[in-house]
Amino acid sequence: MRAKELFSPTLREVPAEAEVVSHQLLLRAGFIRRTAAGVYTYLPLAIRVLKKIEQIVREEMDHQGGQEIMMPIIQPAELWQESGRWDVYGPELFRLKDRHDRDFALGPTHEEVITTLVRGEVNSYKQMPLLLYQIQNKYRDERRPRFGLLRGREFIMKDLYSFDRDAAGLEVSYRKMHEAYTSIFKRCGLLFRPVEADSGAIGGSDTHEFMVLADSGEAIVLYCNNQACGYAANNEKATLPAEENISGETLKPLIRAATPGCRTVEEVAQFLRISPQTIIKTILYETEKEVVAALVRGDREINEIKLLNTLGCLRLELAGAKTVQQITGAAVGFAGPVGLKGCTIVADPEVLAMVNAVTGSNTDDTHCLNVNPTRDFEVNITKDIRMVQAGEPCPHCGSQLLEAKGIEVGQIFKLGDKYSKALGATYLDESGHSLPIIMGCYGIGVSRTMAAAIEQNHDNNGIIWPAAIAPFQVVVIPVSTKDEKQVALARELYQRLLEAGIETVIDDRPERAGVKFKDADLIGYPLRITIGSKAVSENRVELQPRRTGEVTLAPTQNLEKIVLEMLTAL
RNA sequence: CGGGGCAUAGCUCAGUUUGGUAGAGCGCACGGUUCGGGACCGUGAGGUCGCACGUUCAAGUCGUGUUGCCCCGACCA
Repeated sequence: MRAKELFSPTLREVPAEAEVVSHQLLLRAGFIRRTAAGVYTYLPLAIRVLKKIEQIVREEMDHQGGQEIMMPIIQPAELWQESGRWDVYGPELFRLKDRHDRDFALGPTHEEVITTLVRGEVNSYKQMPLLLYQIQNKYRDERRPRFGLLRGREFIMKDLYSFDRDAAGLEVSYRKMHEAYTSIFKRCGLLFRPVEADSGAIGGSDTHEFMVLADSGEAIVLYCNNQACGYAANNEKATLPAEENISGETLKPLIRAATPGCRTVEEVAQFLRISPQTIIKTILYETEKEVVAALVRGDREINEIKLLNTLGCLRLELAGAKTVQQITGAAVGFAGPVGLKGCTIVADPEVLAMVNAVTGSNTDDTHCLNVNPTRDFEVNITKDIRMVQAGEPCPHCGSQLLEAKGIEVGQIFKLGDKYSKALGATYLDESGHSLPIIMGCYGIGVSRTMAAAIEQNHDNNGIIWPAAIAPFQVVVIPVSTKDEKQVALARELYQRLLEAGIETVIDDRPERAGVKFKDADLIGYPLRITIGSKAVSENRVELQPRRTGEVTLAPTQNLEKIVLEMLTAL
């Protein structure tokens, strides 16, 4: 490709709309342009990267027995009504009407369509396992699209659905996908980690997320320090070993103490000169059916996902000041479990092990001292409801947990019979019994993977593409386009590299060298070949990998071979 | 959906406080000098100041409304 003809408008300045580095660099390097909030046009360089990623995905899906199909983006409302998700999915579902006033949705995911397809075509255990996938645009009217391609309203996703006769079959399919995903992200040159996760609204039992590790990631991953153990989980999901240490302290009688104006754990701890660890934090929540008081140790954070799962409710919000006043009889900041009525009390197991603790007293400006669970208050539910923090013990082996930030680029779910039951997808087994098909679903955010790769691979000058997904492998830069010898040599080498099957750009623009170098760094070609005057006289060119920036000189004979070797090493 | 901010040339922004005939840098076009890390000089093109209504002799500037975009929180590939 000649840079002169390549449509990749680069920007010198950072566009005001971009906050995160992948968004900034995709705009600056001429990969994307915004069309609407969370909706982007992919320019030629982006398309090349996306196709590379898609190709890797296809190969790994096919390798595991997946078969590619293409389902419609436009889906009739009846399917969603049948599964019950037309009402449940909420405003995130893009809805539209046709000219006959019939309801449709733009597909945010395809369980409905594929399950309907399969229920009509798969009737026997002999037709399974079946793995079907597609790569196409998905539509989700996000509450807040942001971070460029990391969270768009239109994005490219690979979604595969597995159909098996039983849980054992699903287990096999699930493991295949786990393996495929591992290969995919490895081949893309990304540093990633599969972690245990919460299944959220999609439902199902087991689920893993694949996290690309990057400081800008929104998700927090906890992983075991002990490599042999290998435990890793999203912090929403991470669990703890059962609490065992009960303090030998003797129980003291409960008393009340004035704590004027101390609403937060920090304020109370400071005022009473105690450690936050001796305080029981009481937070009130409202669900669609009840008010809940959640108790955790003062230095802990409540994990609202765990709490939501524990309660089995659909909606969970912090209680408003009014509700708090009504339930506790005190202002926000003085709630405590002692004598608390009119709400369900959920406690983290750690709380039950506390002795002579401090809590709010449900009276303004007063706290209770020497509170002891069981003796002073009853708990309705005891369940792990707190965030696990780095430094705490691994639930599997007890070693220390470490923390990293990650971008979720893929997730695999065991769906079980949730959709096959709702949509009536059954098969007959050997004995003629009708059973629901057991399903799994497996997604990869392709466009997000591209952005995540940049989040993980960039420097102050621009993108550093892993060679496997780079839009081009090599850029050939004649330093001066006025020097005909340089240009001639550059063209010759460019041709030879093309013939060797290496994706190469020749920067033949009549620009100064500095401009070309800056653009080469910005776009992130893995390897740069610079052809200056010395190259012409000595027949040696400069090779400079983008990542290291180390310049090596190479003779022009056999350049293809040297380049190929360097690229494999990248 | 709640909270905050922004909207002026292709891009980044000034001008709004105190209403008075539209600005800079970059980019673009042309000419010249340059030429190994975003050169310099000159000339030029380019804007119904997001949109609507209002106040006023006069609105980019003040008021009301509206739309779009961005950021922070609860959801997701």
